Amino acid sequence: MSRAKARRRAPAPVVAAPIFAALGDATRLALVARLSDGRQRSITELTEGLDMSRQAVTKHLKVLGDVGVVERQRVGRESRFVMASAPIAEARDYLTRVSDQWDQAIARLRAHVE
Amino acid sequence: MSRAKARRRAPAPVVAAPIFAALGDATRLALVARLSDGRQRSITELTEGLDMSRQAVTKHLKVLGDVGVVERQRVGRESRFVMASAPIAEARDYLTRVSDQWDQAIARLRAHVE
DNA sequence: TTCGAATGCAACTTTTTTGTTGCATGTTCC
DNA sequence: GGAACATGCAACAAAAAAGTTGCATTCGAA
Repeated sequence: MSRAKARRRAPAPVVAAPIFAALGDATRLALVARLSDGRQRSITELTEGLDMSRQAVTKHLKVLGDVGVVERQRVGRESRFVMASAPIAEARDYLTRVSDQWDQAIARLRAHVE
Repeated sequence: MSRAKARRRAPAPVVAAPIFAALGDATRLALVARLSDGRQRSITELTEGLDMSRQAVTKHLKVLGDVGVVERQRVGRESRFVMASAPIAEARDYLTRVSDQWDQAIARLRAHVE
């Protein structure tokens, strides 16, 4: 298929859905925001200030880990979590494609009316 | 607070979470992708090819509508849905801020090591 | 080795989400 | 007016998500 054709097509692939789902929770988004400073943190550290049990936070981290938004690295007796940028970038690019698709479509529709 | 300070802070606000949650479902993301061509479609039209009942699709559209990703406009006996770009752009911008935050933080950390 | 901190594992409860089905309501068109 | 079509509304059922608690395991330090 030609590139020109692909450019007009709707942002079809739905592989981004799981990433959005992982980000679609206030607690998890807060975790990502905190980890966006690039530093690594233990589960206990990440639990502080979150008003829920350590196990609950652990589950949220697993959800984020399953889609690759965070990575765990065992250091001694603790699990340090760090953010991975690739999945976030992928999700952002997906939204960019949807936005662009919409902008161009609207421009064409408008031109068609005039 | 200064702007310089705010620029360094984590992308705090969690208002984006509900939007990600709405996009975090394959069916809903497919609906958004289809509506990204700017045209309006009835519920019956949107149900075609989705292997689920019209009512299920109606519910998905309500979820998208609740966060403003789609807008409904009644036309005679049918409900036409159109995509709204603002919420999508907001979600994209949020991810962009998280990405940028991460990029800059990593650059600083790297510089600190060298 | 022994105690304490940081987790991991599992069983359960409570809510939310997803989808379905059946029936009522509002529109179009002949 | 009446048949068809497009929805809206509600009650249910099944499945997934979010959190909790209790107990086992591991590693670090005194």
